[in-house]
Amino acid sequence: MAGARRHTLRDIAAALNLSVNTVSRALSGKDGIGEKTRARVRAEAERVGYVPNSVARSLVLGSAMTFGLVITNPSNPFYAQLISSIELRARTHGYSLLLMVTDESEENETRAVESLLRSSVGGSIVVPVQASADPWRRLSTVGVPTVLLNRDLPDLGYRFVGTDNELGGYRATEHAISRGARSIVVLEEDLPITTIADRIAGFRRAMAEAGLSVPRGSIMRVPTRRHEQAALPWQPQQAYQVARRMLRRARLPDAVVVGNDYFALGLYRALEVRGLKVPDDMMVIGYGDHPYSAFLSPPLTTVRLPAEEVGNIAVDLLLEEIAGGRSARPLKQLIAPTLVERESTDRTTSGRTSSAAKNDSGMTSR
Amino acid sequence: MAGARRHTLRDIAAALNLSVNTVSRALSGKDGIGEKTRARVRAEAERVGYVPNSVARSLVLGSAMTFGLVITNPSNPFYAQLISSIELRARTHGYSLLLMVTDESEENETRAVESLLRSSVGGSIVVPVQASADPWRRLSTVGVPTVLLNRDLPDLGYRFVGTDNELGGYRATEHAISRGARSIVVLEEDLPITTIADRIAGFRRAMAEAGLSVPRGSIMRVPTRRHEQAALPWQPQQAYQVARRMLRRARLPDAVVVGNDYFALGLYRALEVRGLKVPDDMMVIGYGDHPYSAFLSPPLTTVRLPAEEVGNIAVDLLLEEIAGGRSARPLKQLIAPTLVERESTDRTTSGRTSSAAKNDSGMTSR
DNA sequence: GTGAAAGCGCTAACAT
DNA sequence: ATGTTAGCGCTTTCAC
Repeated sequence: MAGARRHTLRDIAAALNLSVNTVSRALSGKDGIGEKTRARVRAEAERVGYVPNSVARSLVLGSAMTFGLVITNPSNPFYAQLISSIELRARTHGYSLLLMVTDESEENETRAVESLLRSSVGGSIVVPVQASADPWRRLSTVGVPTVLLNRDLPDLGYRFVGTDNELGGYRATEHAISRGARSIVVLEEDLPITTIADRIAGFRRAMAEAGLSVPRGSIMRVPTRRHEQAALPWQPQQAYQVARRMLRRARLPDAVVVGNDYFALGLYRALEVRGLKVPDDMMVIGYGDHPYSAFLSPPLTTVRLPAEEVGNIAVDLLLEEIAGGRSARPLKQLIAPTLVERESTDRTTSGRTSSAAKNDSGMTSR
Repeated sequence: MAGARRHTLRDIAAALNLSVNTVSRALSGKDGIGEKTRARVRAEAERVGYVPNSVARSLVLGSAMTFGLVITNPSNPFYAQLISSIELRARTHGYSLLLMVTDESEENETRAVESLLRSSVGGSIVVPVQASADPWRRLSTVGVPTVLLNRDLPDLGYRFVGTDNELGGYRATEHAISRGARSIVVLEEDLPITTIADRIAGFRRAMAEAGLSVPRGSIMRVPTRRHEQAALPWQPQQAYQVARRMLRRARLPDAVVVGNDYFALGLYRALEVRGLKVPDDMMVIGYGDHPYSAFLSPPLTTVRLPAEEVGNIAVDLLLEEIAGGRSARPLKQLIAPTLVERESTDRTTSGRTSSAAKNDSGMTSR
């Protein structure tokens, strides 16, 4: 790799017999510059292939045109979509993305904050592990604008945008009830985060409103190992184990509301092994609308998450925070997810598979 | 957000009656510093919560402790895993990650290069769109060490690491043949990239070695829209359409080798609608080993990709390139994928579903 | 072992 | 409309 020294403002200034300052202002579109000089400068910059040094710029300005994006796990398709939409919108506004992965580890969060501070990011968008708010306090102390994504830490008073998981849990449950379910079980991951707690709260609200009881054992937990560099967010196999245990009960539920579509896979398998049919013997409602879910047998009713919208709003909130103006928009935003009805809760067409799936996502070395 | 000005070397120097220089060297572990002074400096730095300004450092050094990672689509689970492993290994070596998404667009590539140059990244890891090598030439011109990931551009002479897709296609096909298939069809995306071409080459080699013919129409293409900000990498629905067309043929193949597990979904659906059984009427071999695939009915035989290994090697290659030493390791590395045999190619147990799935990945607002 | 000075490439303030 | 000066925070000579 050759080392052709990069051109600087000084080079252009020298070539044109101008001062560095003039060149700088000509290029950055400031006024108080003759149109002819501006044209000359632009031409010369173009000619030599001038690339502004944003490191130098950042040093002067005290902050970089960079956003830190801190995510727990990019292999969670919801976060993958968030990364895409945030990257695009940030780029549109001239910002680059510094990506950090925490893998649900608080220690990694602390390191991430260090890194954000060192790099003088212009702002950060963070999915906190929610083990503690502490790692993130430094950001406000030092004045780094920060938006929390998908998991709030109310103590911090930061702006926040996420999915309305309480509503998601509610809608999933309400739908099952509307389809005739009376006894419903929840299958959730065993992780102390608000997204899960919210979904369960929504479940309880729906049950209460329908006058249905929630006996002990209605909330089943699938074990998770935190702090584990897991390429994959959820283990259907673990859900399978828990589901098998549930299916040994004397009285089986009419429906199971699962915390993510992956768990639905494990449940499907457990039901199949027991010779039980979805939805006739048991309805299944997923969460997340994984692209595969429309193609399962039977296609899975699930809750679709507003990934793109959440991502866009996160960037917008951050930009507003940076601009400093009190925004019209509320500081905390919950975006409603939508229920996607498919055959796993449809007892009328039971037995037949149909439904034309529209969405999708996957994995190949492409 | 308060604006407590960050402490600098100068602050520490002043507090201790030392020169900036001394403080710098004390903190950066250089020698030629008294052990007592070093201790004093460290203590003071600790006390005031000193965070080094890496922007200033980068300006002096001419390059940042940052790697650019350019990816076509983070929602492709293979790339999501790559992001995770690369981020971790880069971080281990003190590097941050600047993430850029190209969405298969050459225009975005050009912008990405601009951005990499502006930020003075220490190196970059790139999945090229493969529309042209041009955007990437500038990196070598300016001396930015670059490693190509998963898709090579041989003209550039850059280091490269990726999956051995020729071998993947070969193994998938060979497996189908070993299970009795004579007439095999390939279902691939319609994108002019080497990964796909390589898989098809592997398919042809396996067929040739077995003395089987590859008549016209054996390679079926699923249309793709490039340059489209697709949150999801593949459309099973598109594959479904193409598969339906294929199933109208007079003579059906014994097996279909698909380019990614998502297409297998569409194919499964098409077969189901036609009343055909997998594997008895037709075998299906996927590619990518998506976590869902073990849980399909029947579980999908597929090719597992060495994502973590590829990611780690990419970083290692880049570090070697930066170090400048001629490495022991070859400059171009192809990692072999492995075949995962499941029931979609197993005619002996046909009808029954079993197999304990182990892996996984998914989507929920967690 | 420590300090003084210069400079990385840029922007901002203040001339002219 | 353009030039001059200073300085962002750090590392690197080169003195002492």
